[in-house]
Amino acid sequence: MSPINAAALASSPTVERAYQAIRQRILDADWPPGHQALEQEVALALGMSRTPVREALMRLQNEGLVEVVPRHGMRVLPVSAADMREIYEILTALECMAVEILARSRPTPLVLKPLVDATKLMDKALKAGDLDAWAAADESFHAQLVELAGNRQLQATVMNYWDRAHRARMVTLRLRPKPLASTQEHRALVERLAAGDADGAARANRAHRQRASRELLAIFEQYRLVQL
Amino acid sequence: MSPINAAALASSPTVERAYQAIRQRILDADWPPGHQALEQEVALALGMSRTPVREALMRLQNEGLVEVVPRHGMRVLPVSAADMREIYEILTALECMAVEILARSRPTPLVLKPLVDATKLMDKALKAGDLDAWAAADESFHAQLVELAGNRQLQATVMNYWDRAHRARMVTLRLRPKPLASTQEHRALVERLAAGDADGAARANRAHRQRASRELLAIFEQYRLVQL
DNA sequence: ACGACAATCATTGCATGCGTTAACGTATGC
DNA sequence: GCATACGTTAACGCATGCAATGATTGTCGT
Repeated sequence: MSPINAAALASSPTVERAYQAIRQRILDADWPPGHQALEQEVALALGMSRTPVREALMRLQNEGLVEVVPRHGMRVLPVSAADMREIYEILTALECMAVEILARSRPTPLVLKPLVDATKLMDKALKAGDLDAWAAADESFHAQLVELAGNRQLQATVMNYWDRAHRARMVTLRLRPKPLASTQEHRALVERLAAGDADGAARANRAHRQRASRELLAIFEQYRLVQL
Repeated sequence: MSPINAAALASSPTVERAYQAIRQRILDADWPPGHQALEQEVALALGMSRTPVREALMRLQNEGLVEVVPRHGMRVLPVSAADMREIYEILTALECMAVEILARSRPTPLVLKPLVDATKLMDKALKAGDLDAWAAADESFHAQLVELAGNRQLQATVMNYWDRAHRARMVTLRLRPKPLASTQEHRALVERLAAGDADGAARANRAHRQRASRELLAIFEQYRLVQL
């Protein structure tokens, strides 16, 4: 994180700091699934009172990252294979819709450039064997995709579910064969988008998502990754 | 509301009472779009302190019903034509996915019975000229649909967006021609579901949603329903 | 020895308190 | 007469306080 952001974060409202701090710990698996902590403990750890912690936890509960059980504080929610299936179904549906909308808007190459760039980055990361960079570029590609569709609420919802899946993706990242197909599939998708072919683009994305989903769920079951 | 529920509500946690009370006022347009109230005023009106009101407002803000502006309290969000377009795009995508999942599960007639019943109710309400009953039956149909798909998270998200669209639907209910097509379209959808025809069912639902969406947006523009 | 019951104590839900700060009104200068 | 600057006010963000409640542990009875 850049110093500017760090400074901005330090001076932002306490609730925001609480939210970001807890979220970060969860996404980085610093607090692994199943981790429990009382409101008071969290407040102490973050150097603030219980009030902003409570508000942040409510938000995180809404977003599906934690569960708040009355006398046992917060508990970081595990992501089960069943959850992942549900999440991927939702992401497939929403992303395909985004792709269709984008294709119908007849995007110029300039508009699609971020997608092309992200794909190139994925390629480069893969060749360098940097899986983290690959994952980041992949996330960037999909984030750009939903942003370009122009539906803010759809974007927000996709981001939310993407967050929920993040940890599971990170776990499986090194357990699966190199994601060679993804880059090619992204290219095919961008090509359909450039052609303004809404149906073709939606099909391409759906195929991409379904393959990724199948692979991930297979790994989950193979490794018995029933997270807690 | 039944006396039992009313009693249960009265004794439920204060935050829950706040949430339900405010939400109800908004959905019933008791507090119309644009309505503003300070935290203190709301707390006074509901006979509680600011704390639970704040928590309820946070939740309602997440759900897209209100906006909380620091020195101006809460403000009931208007639903613009643009918002409705976004919401309907999301609902179309998610419901089509639900329909596909349901169709692929090869549902028995018994499983589909709630859908058939809801359709019959719509028919009856329409013949009786009871538009409110028709709307309720329609909502029930779509609620059953996503529930039967078995994806809880998808269900929750759909419900949330359905809530956001509720007020707009109620406004347009009496401004539009009688919703004759809907019942027939529902029947066609159920028929495809019973046949286990995932593609056909998805197409049927997509057509249904797109027609409904077009009609509603047309009315919005015709009556210049730029809500506040 | 095991189960039920009671007492204790920690945790939470909500109320209240307080300092900060943004909005509004007024006054002054141009 | 208008704009700008300053003072006043009150709403909010967060901290703290307090009573209710349920989990836990220990004891007693069987």
